[in-house]
Amino acid sequence: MPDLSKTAYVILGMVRMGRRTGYEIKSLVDVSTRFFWAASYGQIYPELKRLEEAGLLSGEPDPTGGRQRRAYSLTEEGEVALHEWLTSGEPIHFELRHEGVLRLFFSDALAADERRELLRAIRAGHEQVREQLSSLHNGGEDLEGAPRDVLEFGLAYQDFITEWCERLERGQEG
Amino acid sequence: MPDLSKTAYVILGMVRMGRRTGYEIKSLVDVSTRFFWAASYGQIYPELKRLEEAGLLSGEPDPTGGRQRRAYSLTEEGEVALHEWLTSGEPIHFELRHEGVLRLFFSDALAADERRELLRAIRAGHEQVREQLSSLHNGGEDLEGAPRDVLEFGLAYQDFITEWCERLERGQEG
DNA sequence: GGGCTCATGTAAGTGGTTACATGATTAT
DNA sequence: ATAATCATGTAACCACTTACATGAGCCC
Repeated sequence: MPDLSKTAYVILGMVRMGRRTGYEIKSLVDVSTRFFWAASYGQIYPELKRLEEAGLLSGEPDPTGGRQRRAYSLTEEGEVALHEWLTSGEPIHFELRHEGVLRLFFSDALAADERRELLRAIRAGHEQVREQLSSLHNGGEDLEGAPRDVLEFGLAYQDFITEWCERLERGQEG
Repeated sequence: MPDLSKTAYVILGMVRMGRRTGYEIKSLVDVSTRFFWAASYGQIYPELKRLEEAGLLSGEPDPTGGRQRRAYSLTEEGEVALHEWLTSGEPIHFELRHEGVLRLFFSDALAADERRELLRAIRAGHEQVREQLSSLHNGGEDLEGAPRDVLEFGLAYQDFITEWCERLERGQEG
């Protein structure tokens, strides 16, 4: 069981929920994990190949009409690898990369109105993401279990930063 | 004014606060912006060279005894470039990469006790970062202005996630 | 016919980390 | 003396994005 990239686990996790093509995985990622773990075709397709070679996925041709397509399902070993990762005691990696907070850190170089405008722009960014998440929430009435919890975390997270911006904006008034 | 990397702006911002060597910049980053924008020597030294060539920084030899050292200060153009970035209307990039939330997203594959343990592990990670930030807060009594605001955001941020974990842990009891 | 979506893939480039190499200075 | 810190740098590698290439099927 060699170390897999986190993106490999995203794929295993998505395939576990049902037989999937690379295209489907990408579409799913884009409306779910994207907000805390993104993936592009450039990662997904090569990774699917590697995971099949490693025996964690089994792929079969699954054409629709004359259109080529390959669908993958989890093997027993894939299931085990996913479960091991989910329960692994390894340090859990998390990072925030936030250009807005970075700008703010250096914002003593700004005039008061410029700084307020910066805060407003940061807030606007998070409000926009909030809207995107919110539309997923309404679109998927059937959403249940962990994915629902995580989506709700996403909403609360955007709100937290939004409110923090508002508080600082208020503190700058006058 | 060609597009600079965000890390270039970190450097400009750090140099703006006073003449700096690459080593000092790295040390400063490690106790301040690291939590929302990190930088390694492998980025800093080459970037310092490029910024000097581009005329945004001016570097001068500044040996301590027989030990070579090069100190940089902001040029007028550097000041302008930094200010332009701070006030730029360009979309502000922010991303969260969180393996814990990712695991949680797939945690319907886990037993209840495994899921609780996962939440505990995520929480522990954020509590640890909170401690690190907190020690910076106490160490730097003189901390003022934007850097203080940002540090306090960092603390509140860790607390927010910690509390969210606690809430989910409670929701899983019994 | 034209444009959208489904579908798979690759090449080039970006941005970043890690590990290493080197050596002077300072503190114990 | 020796360990830690100050100080600069590079090479190899890694993860990931972007842009491109290709083509089928579906809807108007």
